Amino acid sequence: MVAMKQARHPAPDEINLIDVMGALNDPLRVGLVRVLADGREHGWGELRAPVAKSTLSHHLRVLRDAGVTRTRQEGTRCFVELRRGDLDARFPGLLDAVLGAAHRDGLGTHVGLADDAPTT
Amino acid sequence: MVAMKQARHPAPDEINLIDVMGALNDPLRVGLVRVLADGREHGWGELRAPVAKSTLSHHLRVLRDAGVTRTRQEGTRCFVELRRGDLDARFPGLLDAVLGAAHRDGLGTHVGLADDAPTT
DNA sequence: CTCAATGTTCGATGTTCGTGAAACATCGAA
DNA sequence: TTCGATGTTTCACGAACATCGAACATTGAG
Repeated sequence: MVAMKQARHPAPDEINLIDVMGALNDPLRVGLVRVLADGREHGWGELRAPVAKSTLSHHLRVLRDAGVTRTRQEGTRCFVELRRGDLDARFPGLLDAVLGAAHRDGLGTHVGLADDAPTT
Repeated sequence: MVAMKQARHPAPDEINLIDVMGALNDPLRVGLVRVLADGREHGWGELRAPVAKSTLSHHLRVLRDAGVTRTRQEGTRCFVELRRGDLDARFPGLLDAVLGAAHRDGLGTHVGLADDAPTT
């Protein structure tokens, strides 16, 4: 389905540290965050990761539930984006620290976008 | 024992993000980090947490293995301190973000120091 | 040497997590 | 309505984790 039973997005002030740490405690999810770090919204189907789609769905849900990402549903497909504003407001510097470290360590490089991803 | 079989402290450049995120993905460990955030060295026995000592030992090991803390052994007792410098060097802003968020959310408040902790 | 103190390690137990296959639900098109 | 596309949920499983009590190892004191 594209409709989720309980696609809860925590309110900005409901985002808690432990959940975020838990969400980022996985190379694949850090990779997803890196991909989304361009600030743009990306189609679910554009995301490329070496796991089954059910697993990808699971990871995206963890990120969503933790308040790291926001998922919007449009018709039969979904678009994901990083909640950078909310995260920066609640944990100033955290996201930058994570992205910086991930970049320097080449963490989550196995996650990417489809070739036909909107580059513009 | 007070002597550990393999008390490995990762070198500054061996500290990796996932391990640190994993180490901080637990209220009790965040609490320990908060207590150690004063920059001073604290005696193992001064640490107060609502868990069995074997559990506390386990958590301190996770923090140590991740490179978050450093444990020094002196005679029959141990002293723990936060590796703030190494962490700040490797993940600028991360520790501050975590400490700030933990403080604002009252996270890890069930961890503390003994009453006779060296306040000076 | 013998003891007490101090942490660590070792099972054991129950929980959470990452994973994939398969079934399912929803939407848009034919 | 019937189909195909798109994600989600369920189920099952092994691995990792948090927790505790008990046994253990090391050190310093008597």
